[in-house]
Amino acid sequence: MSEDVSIPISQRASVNGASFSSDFFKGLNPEQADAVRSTEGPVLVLAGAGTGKTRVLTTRIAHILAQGLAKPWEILCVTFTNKAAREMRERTTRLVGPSAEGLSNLGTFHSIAAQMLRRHAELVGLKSSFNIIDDDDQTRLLKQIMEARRIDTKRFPPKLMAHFLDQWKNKGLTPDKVAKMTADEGAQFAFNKGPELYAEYQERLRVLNACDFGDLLLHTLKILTEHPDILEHYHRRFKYVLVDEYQDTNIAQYLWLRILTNANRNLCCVGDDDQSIYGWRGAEVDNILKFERDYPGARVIRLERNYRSTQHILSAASGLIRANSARLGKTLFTDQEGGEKVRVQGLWDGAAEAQGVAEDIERLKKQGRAYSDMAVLVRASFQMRAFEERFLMLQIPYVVVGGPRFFERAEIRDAIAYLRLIQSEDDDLAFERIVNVPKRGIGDATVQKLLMQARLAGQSVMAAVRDLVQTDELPARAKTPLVGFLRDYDRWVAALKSTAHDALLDMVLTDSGYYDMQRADKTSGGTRIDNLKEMMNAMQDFENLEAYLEHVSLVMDLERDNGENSVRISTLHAAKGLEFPVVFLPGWEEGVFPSQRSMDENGLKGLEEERRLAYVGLTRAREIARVSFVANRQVFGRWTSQIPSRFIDEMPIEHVEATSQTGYTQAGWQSQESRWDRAGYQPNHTKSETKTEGRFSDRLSGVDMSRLEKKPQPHRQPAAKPQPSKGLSVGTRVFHSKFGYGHVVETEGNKLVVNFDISGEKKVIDSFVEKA
DNA sequence: TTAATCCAGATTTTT
DNA sequence: TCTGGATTAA
Repeated sequence: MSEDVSIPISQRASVNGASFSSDFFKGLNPEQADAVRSTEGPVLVLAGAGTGKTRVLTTRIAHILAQGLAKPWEILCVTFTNKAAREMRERTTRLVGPSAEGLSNLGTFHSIAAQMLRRHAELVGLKSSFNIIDDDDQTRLLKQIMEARRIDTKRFPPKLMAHFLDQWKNKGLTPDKVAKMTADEGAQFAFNKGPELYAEYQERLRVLNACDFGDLLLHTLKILTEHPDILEHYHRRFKYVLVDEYQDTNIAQYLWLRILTNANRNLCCVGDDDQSIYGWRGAEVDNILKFERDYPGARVIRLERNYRSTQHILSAASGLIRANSARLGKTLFTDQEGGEKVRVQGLWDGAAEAQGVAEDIERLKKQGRAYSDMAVLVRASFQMRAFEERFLMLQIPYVVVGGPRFFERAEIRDAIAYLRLIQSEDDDLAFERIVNVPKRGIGDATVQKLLMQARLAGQSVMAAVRDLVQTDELPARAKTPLVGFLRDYDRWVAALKSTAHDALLDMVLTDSGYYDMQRADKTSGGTRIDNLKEMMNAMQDFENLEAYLEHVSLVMDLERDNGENSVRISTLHAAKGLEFPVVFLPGWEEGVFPSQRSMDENGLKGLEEERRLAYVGLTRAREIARVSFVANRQVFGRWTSQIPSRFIDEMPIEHVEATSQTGYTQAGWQSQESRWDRAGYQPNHTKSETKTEGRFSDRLSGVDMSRLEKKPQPHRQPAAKPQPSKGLSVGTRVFHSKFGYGHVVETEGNKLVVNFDISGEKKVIDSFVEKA
């Protein structure tokens, strides 16, 4: 989110000097200053890409503090990600010094809601020690509920139900409200059992003393609605409310903000409708579009001066986004004249594309650019593979953003489940995860019996186990290991008081035989144990177990790979808020980007969101943006003909420089037309339109489409020119990727076998072998 | 309880 | 084409 120019030293010097507040305004343009200064009443700041959004927010906080308008804890400032929150805190600290530490209400929607909910948990039937479950637990819980009701989980996948559940929660709908929506697709789930399942799910969560992410908001919303005294308290407390990335709020978040800002309307929302790319996750662009209606008398301030990109890049992006209908409209401008035009290149296939990008990278590197100045941004993660392989071959260091995350690793989740169970005995989901990990001879059948018993008795599974062990209802084969498990468990709980929590985990893992199990497993190569050690290290930073668990459930972003000097390969979504001098945007083909599925499922709305994604991609670039597409692409192992994305045509030609090595085939064109037909869309350019003056597609390959022969061409790349893999001999260490460090174990012609130390995975790379 | 086999599904992802 | 989840057999 380093969206703007760094703060001049003169301002940093003005730390904690309330009387120097005017210094904050130095270097701000008039609109930015206006946005900072308008502290009375509701304000919407429409901040285009690269216009200094974060700077406005942080300066605004600094200004409020410096003017003595509020104490640090009287400012509510919400973001979406922990990263954004962290950055906001850091940058505010730079402006106002240590007093920024007191900003206790600066955080993500979820962390702030969790804070509030812990304080009033009993009002919604929870204990304040409640656990926060993730979507894996959510799905498993749903599955249990459905199986207990004898719903065919094959016909009605719990995953799908979980999806509906999320959608309802995003919209702030409670089970009773859903029950009335008979037309709703989710409500009709499994023969209209949607609402029932929802209700039972909520009830089960209450019994488990747990809640999911959506509940954090919904429960607080409920408390605020039903308890005017509490609401009153927060109204008095939050004198100023600031919201980052307002275009990404969903309805629940909207309602939550609404109620919190009702009486006190010093609300400042910052966002950009053109960068709303999370619609599929419940974000409502409408929230930002109707802000003025929601808050009558609101001021709308547009930030249109872009400090990031050159003229050509900005104009290409603006031209593109102009094709969208649902937008408030902004015209970005910059002082940075000229620069390189956006280059669009057509290539034969994915391998050629990766090769082209890699060559460009090496060329730019020779011209003195750092690898970390460059990024490859793709639509979907499967597109990353080709680049990884190529980069590996040429020894270009790279980092993949969004690989398997630390907390999603099985061993970490197991350890957390143990801790959760120790923290709260009611946590059946944690119990289920670890009763038989490592294997204790407690099989599925036994677990099912326990769950059933617990449900019948209306108690938690641990309680049920305690009871059952006293009786003779269980066969000795199941009973003995359970008794052993209980004994261990009780010892751990007792140890919780006397032992540091990281040492406790070590004890748990030793006693339970988890370490032994991992050591016995040769495939992991000891890295799992390293991960666990790493986790214990991290635990030391927390007061107690409870604090740590809160952290992991909400702040799952430990251990980010920080590729110091590496090219970044990332999805477009994950690149939001970042910027790079050089950006490569491969895979701009109809059906890939814009994604066919997105258009099929959401029609025009989906297409417009894809277009915003393209806009986000282009505007990440400071100096160089290079778009590419291919004529042939392998999708799910099948070769398909592609045609360039309509987005390519939508960039104004005068800001684009087109080159093509191969052009594209008539076959591709045709197959795309029929694809459009089937989906009921009108392509932006039809055959007759191809002749339109200045259209990119004309210049592209210099081929008259109508004269190309009809029969499909074989999708073979003319001649693969083998390149020697430079200096990659057996034993060479290859840098970090999402697979971790690795060593070359075998080279043979074009084939390269790499053994990755961290995952234990062996990967064969043969990017030069021709694919028929 | 574990290993072998079959089969649908295969964007984006934070909390 | 590849993969993980579920079913089936041993």
